[in-house]
Amino acid sequence: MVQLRAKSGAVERVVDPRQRLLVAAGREFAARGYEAATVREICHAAGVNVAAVSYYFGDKRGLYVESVRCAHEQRVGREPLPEWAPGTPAERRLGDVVDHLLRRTPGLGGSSWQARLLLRELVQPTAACRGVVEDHVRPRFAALLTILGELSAGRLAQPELKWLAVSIIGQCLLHGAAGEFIGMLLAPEEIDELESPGPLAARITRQAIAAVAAGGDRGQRGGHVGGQEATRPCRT
Amino acid sequence: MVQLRAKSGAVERVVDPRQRLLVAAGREFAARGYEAATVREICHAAGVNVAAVSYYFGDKRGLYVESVRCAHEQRVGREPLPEWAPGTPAERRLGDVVDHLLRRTPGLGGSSWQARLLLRELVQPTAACRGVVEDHVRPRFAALLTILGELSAGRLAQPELKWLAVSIIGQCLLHGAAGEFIGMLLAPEEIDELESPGPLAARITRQAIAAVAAGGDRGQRGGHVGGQEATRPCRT
DNA sequence: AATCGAGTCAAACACGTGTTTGAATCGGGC
DNA sequence: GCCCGATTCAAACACGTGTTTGACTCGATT
Repeated sequence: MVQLRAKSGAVERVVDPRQRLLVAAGREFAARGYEAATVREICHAAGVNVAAVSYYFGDKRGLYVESVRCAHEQRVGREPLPEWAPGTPAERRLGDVVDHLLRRTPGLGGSSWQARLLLRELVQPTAACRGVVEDHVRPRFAALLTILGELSAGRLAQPELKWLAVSIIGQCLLHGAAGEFIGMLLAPEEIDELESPGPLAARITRQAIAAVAAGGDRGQRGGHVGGQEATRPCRT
Repeated sequence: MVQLRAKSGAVERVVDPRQRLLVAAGREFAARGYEAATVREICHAAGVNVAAVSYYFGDKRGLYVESVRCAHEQRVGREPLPEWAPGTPAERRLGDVVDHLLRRTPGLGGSSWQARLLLRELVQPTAACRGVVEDHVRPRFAALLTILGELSAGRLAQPELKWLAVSIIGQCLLHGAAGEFIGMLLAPEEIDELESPGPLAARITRQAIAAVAAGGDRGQRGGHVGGQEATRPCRT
């Protein structure tokens, strides 16, 4: 936590070793995963001695935990949720939140190591990050829920709303996380068009709005879906 | 540990050591990831000697590759895509494909190690699995694309359709993969309701249909979304 | 100038890893 | 009955890992 100390107090050009370690560790952990990343490589990248990790963070896991926290704060914690003038339409606010999620949380476009790091935690949550996720994801979830509630104007029940919110967050995460995977399904020239943040946010928002709008009549067309459950039992 | 091996081809009831290794490896790799999983632990779980992995698969990576392929085939490859009588409505077929995807691909509900394993590959694709994904995911993607094309009846352009297909596949994967994560956002009693395959498939299908239905008028409400791009530049 | 203490460093430690080895085991074919 | 290839096994190997050690540097303090 004692950053920018620069023992002599005079130059402090590059940032202190602790910070460099944090960044290098984030990159390495994101790229290779916790187990595969080696303390030696991290320290080499950070330009510090291996003993520094023990000195500053106790051990490798401590470095990891701190680097995850750092990545998350750097990514989503810095900029708070957008605030709107009273009377801003819910559609607009929804679009803003999606855009916010898409740009901050998963780190689309640029190969953001912060995104990768958090994504790993998503697939296999660590006890350490759980609190971080709780602190930063849930507020977005709550905001989304409020907006969707307004948007639906009572047409959708609470479970439907929650599911929709999960779906939105999930899609934002997906495109940030599995971009490499999605890219395998698309032609190279399509990737740029479909995966850039702007259009992506627009599509996700549009889809959510459509879902809310069509939500009222689920009794009519919802029936036929999943009707095969009885005829084709799931074999494990 | 050596139970009912019957290597001579006479009985061979339990399955050969190769198969047991494959299963144990899948479980272990899924649970801990490639690097963290140890050959010793895998072999112990499979009830075989550590030398067996070298004997049957060459090395750890060979075992991994084969276990991924095995998991995928076991999960999605075994049962082909459903076939429909001519004239089956597109909505119905969409629902079937989603249901198929949801039940086979990610392994919802039961904690399926196959799902976990494939999910890891999704976040960080390995060269080895790329072919497997190509073999098994793309057909589903193509089927989805066809159905959505029919459903939209020309109202949606090809990129929109592809994006929608990606969105559907992504959501199926998400709920299988990040169930643990999603569970952190929901109350325990909500998880059962929102995450069981049947309702989930219904919701995803419904949402897709709504998106197709609302797809025509994107000129009207699509404009406002992402309009903030200029006012709030993305800071990396 | 002498002292102090935070920070750095190369070297070494203990340990767990993937992999190999060579002997032992087993059933079937001559 | 005896050998043969296929398979299994415990033991060991070589190596890379995270971590610790203890001497060393160097500005700040007195």
